[in-house]
Amino acid sequence: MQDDRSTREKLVSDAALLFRKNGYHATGLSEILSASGLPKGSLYHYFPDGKVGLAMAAADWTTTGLVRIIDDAFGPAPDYRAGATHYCYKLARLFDISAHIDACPISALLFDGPENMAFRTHAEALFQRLIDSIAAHARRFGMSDAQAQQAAETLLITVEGGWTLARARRKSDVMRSLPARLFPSHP
Amino acid sequence: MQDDRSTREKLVSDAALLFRKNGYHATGLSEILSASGLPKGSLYHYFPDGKVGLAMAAADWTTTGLVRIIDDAFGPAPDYRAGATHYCYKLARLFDISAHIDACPISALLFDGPENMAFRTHAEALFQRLIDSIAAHARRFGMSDAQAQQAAETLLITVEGGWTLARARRKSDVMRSLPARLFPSHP
DNA sequence: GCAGAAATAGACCAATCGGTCTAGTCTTCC
DNA sequence: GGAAGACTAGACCGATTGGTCTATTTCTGC
Repeated sequence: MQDDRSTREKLVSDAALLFRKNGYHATGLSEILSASGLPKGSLYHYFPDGKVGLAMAAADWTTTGLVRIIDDAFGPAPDYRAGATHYCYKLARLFDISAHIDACPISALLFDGPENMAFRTHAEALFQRLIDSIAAHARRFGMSDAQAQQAAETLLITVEGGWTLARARRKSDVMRSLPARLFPSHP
Repeated sequence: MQDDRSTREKLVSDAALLFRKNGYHATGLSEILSASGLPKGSLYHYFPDGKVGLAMAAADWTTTGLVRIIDDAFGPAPDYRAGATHYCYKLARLFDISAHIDACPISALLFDGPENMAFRTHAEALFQRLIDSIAAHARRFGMSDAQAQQAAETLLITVEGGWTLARARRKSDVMRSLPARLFPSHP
């Protein structure tokens, strides 16, 4: 336990990275275990539900990180547009340091088999958490509830689609082009 | 061979559906084989590269279908905006009849391990095929090359992100809300 | 009708999967 | 110091994976 992070936390963060890189089904327990240097006993001690429980925790952990990025982007911004722009640029940087291979953090979890309804409902809740976070900032900048909800959904949709295209092209340019698409300067 | 579709075609379309529903890694060869009622020998006769080759062909097949949907949507439309709106509505209907479980047809393929570079470059080409199809219609409606490319990318990004959110919510409403996001009526 | 290719059929394989279970170690509190 | 729980360690399991290989059947052209 000389690692500064607790055993459980290390397991979650290492698993989250692997799930993002390879997807849920393509990531074996052995891969997670060897990456974290922990035995299988520890995994099933902290996560009696096994791989499914670990994936849930990993998705939560990732979402919490995304909420922090949202807050960092919108917090110091002078208006909503600037905040959204900062958010896109921060994601572009995140995409670059992940070597252009990682999936959108949440959808990597969502793309599991449809039989696992717990996954689906959990993914829905996580997406809503992101939308709510963005919408709170939008309201802070004077938008009505309906406007804020609409704007937050649009931003999430755009970021999600942009990430997919960026991943296909293995280039973060797309992410940086999103603000211009979200806020077209009318002639 | 009493099936009207050829053996190879049946293999491809059945596999494409399963890949979309469960993802690449979660779909076993046995599942594809039992769904199509064919023996393993036939699969490896038509696709010596095995699962990878079959997935490539399935992605091609799906992309061809998407291009036809694009042409059907934009063909009879009076302008670009109407064509894009038709496209979103057609996708919403497609989403509904797939019981809200299928992934975006292409990204289901893209989300494979990063080690398989052939997958990544192929997915990139397929996305570009869709963008080019949309851009051709945009030019037909009077846009310049640069404008058309920009508009086509924006539509693809939005549709891709919208599909993801729709899938998380298991509701096609999001898809039908996309035109309003793409073409905001300025006050 | 016959030869040769195309296609079908499925037994079989090593490797890996997620998961269980028992033994042992470490920590903590009385 | 000794009992009790928390945690680590990894051997082991049945099931399933993608893939190979050999027969056998079906189709095709002469």
